Formats: sequence, structure tokens, C-alpha cells
Amino acid sequence: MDNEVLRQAPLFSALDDEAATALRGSMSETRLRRGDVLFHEGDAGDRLYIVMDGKIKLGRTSSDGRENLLAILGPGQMFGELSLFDPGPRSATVTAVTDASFASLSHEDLLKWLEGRPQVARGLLAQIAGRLRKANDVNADLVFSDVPGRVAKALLDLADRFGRTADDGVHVHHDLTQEELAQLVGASRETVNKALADFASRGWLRLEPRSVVIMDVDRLRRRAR
Amino acid sequence: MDNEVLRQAPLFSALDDEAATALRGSMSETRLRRGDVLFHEGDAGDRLYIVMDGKIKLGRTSSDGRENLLAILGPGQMFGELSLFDPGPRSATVTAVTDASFASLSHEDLLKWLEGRPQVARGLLAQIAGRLRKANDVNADLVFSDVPGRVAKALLDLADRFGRTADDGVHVHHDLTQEELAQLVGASRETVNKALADFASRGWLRLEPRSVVIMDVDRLRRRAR
DNA sequence: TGGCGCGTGTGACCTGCGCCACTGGATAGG
DNA sequence: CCTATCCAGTGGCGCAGGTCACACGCGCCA
Repeated sequence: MDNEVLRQAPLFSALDDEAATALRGSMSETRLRRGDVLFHEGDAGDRLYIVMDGKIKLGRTSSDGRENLLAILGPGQMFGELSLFDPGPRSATVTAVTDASFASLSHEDLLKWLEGRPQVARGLLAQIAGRLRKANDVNADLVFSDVPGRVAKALLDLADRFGRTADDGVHVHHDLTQEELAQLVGASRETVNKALADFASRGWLRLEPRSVVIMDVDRLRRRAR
Repeated sequence: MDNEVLRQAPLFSALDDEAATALRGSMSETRLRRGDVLFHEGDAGDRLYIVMDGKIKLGRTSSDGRENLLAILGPGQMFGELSLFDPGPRSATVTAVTDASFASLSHEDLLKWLEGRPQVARGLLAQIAGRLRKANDVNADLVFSDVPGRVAKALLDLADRFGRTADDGVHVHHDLTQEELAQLVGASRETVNKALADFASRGWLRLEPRSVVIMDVDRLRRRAR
């Protein structure tokens, strides 16, 4: 792992070389293969992770075994921040959606390193605050939007973060099965499939295994709100 | 406002008198009557508020005008913390559910006062982290629970925070109309009414205007999960 | 190379719940 | 005191979406 990769994380993008090197010193690296679980909801643990490569899903399981995804995270994004300030068991299960690697840092080391770097501390808080805002948005969507709307919104979000624009549209290699997509938007696999098929039949997008090509972003965006 | 009232807030309960007095110095007080709005979603503002007395609702309005409540807050609870770390327009509208009074504090004053009081700063972060956890829980409920389940859950939560136990049950003066309760759980007023009526007919609770008496907490709890 | 599992695509139900319509009681304002 | 408004209660209708059932293709391993 070198400083460059670390700087992918918005949080650390502005660090000078000295600071980045110091941080790296106390970080360790982990690798997972698709489907592997990093930790489970309920586990103890106080490490903060930063995705270096690959994608992970953050999910929770209901008492009757059904699953619901809180987020899909990719390179540069972090997770486990909750346990930094609100000690206690992990509130979600983290599973690799593709082969992935992470840098991680103990609560303690992070806080020590953060001392004297109030800018970064601020940034960290802003991230948490942003997450809270986003969680509230998701709530509103669950109440107000129908399933196709939520699917459209999810695709646009994934496109923002993982999409590559080509001349035939925005290629979004989300690496999710439709089942996972369904868990992400809080709907059944079948309904999500039908929504996707409908979008495709309108020419808004093209379906590919574990990915989509969005051909009419505007239409999709209008369907999302 | 005196130091005692301030100490109702868990965040400030452990302050010594000097610290509390210092804090009070930079706080100002506001009063509202039932139905009055403190600020709207989208407004500018960076004050942190603490409810001293009464109850408020934190809500957002969808593009087509429908409303959705994020939380009901009572004495000792605070809001507006988001704008502390994530500057930008207010993300929710705050309305008084009963006559209410608040202490408030500017972003700037708070941060200044917080310097040298890392314990309190930590506590503040823990509150935000807790809110995030809770928001995620609500998401899961919206996905997995039916309306009666969410109503039961909401009642139990309100009971925890505002209930008074008597020998005929737990009296919960929530001060919410059924319409508001419905917005809180993300359902229609009618459906919530029917759920409540059903609970009442089973003898789990008794309905009173803007309040309920829970007579069988256990049953209700079992219905909630 | 044949079978098996996994992801996807699609139709046929069934039902929870949103929306509408109306009633009756309570509260407030002229 | 009468009317207007708000809130609670209840029935009926329609539909979005969950569940079930099944079919197809593709990759993997024995």
C-alpha cells in the first residue's frame, strides 16, 4: 500500500507526505474474496476501515433471517466509524461484493493520530453527519417512492460512484446480483427485476450481468424523483 | 433558565457548576406555541438547540407536499447537531408539538466552549452516532415490519421516553394526533387508526385523546418485533 | 459431458395498505 | 349558542408489490 492509494479517500486527500506516512505506519491491511465476511453484526470491534480496492456491502439481518443492505462502498470510502464514538457491537455485517482489500486502523491509533490534525477530525465528523443525512433521505424514499423509483435512484447513485461514461452510455459495473440490488432498495428480487426490465424496454438502459449501461440518464432521473 | 434544567440533557448532566454557568452565558432561549415552526427544511442556520420543556417534531416534506417525521424530541434532547459538522441548509423542519422552550447556542460558541472539554465533545459525537444507528434501525423497520408493528414500536419508544407508570398501565401523553403518529411511522392516518383500534380491542391499550395507556406492554412488545 | 447450482426473466395469485367517503364528537371563534 | 374546523373512527375499492412457481442459460465440477 502506498500513499497514493490512501489519498483516494477524500478524507486523506489533502495530507502532506509526512502525515500520510505516519498514518500508514499504524494501519494494517486485509484482503477478502467475493462473498467473504469481514465482520458480523453483533461482533465486538473498534477498527475503522477504508476500502482500498473492490466493493463491499454493509447489511443487517432481520430476526427472521431476511437481509437489508444499508450501503455499497467502494475504494476510498470508509466504514466502522460508528464504533469510534459509540462503542458497542458492530451494527452491521460487512461482506465483500468483489474481491477487496482494506486498510484498517484501531480506534486508539486513529484518535492519537488525529490529535493535532483538527482539519482531518472535522472531515471525519462531516462524513458521519453526511451519512446521517443520507440515512434520513433513504427513509423518506422508503415512505414516498415506489419500487421502480427507488431502483432508479439506486442505479443513479451507483452510476455516480462507479460509472464510466462511454459513447453508448454510462457503464455501471455495480457487481451486485439483482437479489442484492433488491435488498438495497428494500424490495423483492422479482419486483426489482420487473422494474429493470421495464426500464430496459423503454430504452433507458441495457442490462448486463452484474452491471447496467444507462443510456438515458435524464429519463431515469425523472423517474427517480 | 437555571443550571438544573440544563442538566436534564444527558450531555450536560455531569458538568460542574462553573462549566454549566459558562455555557449558559452563551445560550439564548426561545419559546414556541403548539404548531409554531422554529425553522424550515432548507433554511440557513447553524444553531444547536436543546429542548428545555415541551415536545417538538422533526420532519421533512416530500416534493409533492406529504410529510414524514424523523423524530419526536422532548426535554433534554437536542437537535440541529448536523449543521455543526456538516454545514449547509437545515435538513428538516422543526415544529412544536406542544408549547415548548429551547436553549440554543451558535456553532461557534459551542465549539469554543467545547475546547478543553473533550469529555463533552465525545458525548456529543456519541449522540450523533446513536442517531445514525437509530436511523438505520428505522430503515430496517420500514422494510421488514408491517404498519401495526411499526405503530407498536413507536408507542413503546414514546412510552420509554414520555411514559409514566401507574397501576392501570403506562400512561403515554405523546401529544401527537393520529395523523402525526402516522407520519412518524410512515403510514396513512386511517391505517394507524385501525391498528390502534385493534390493539385496544385486544385489551393491550386504551386510547385517549393525544395519548394512550398501555395496559399490556409485553404483548405490545411481542407485536412490535 | 451430463448434472447441478446460481442468477435471471416472467406469469398467476393474494393481501396489506393507501385513498376515498362519510359519521360523530370535541373545540374554538364569531 | 350556532357554525366551522379539527380529530377520531370505520367501511369499501383498487392496486402495488410480495410470495409462489416455473423456465432458461451459463459456468463449474465430477
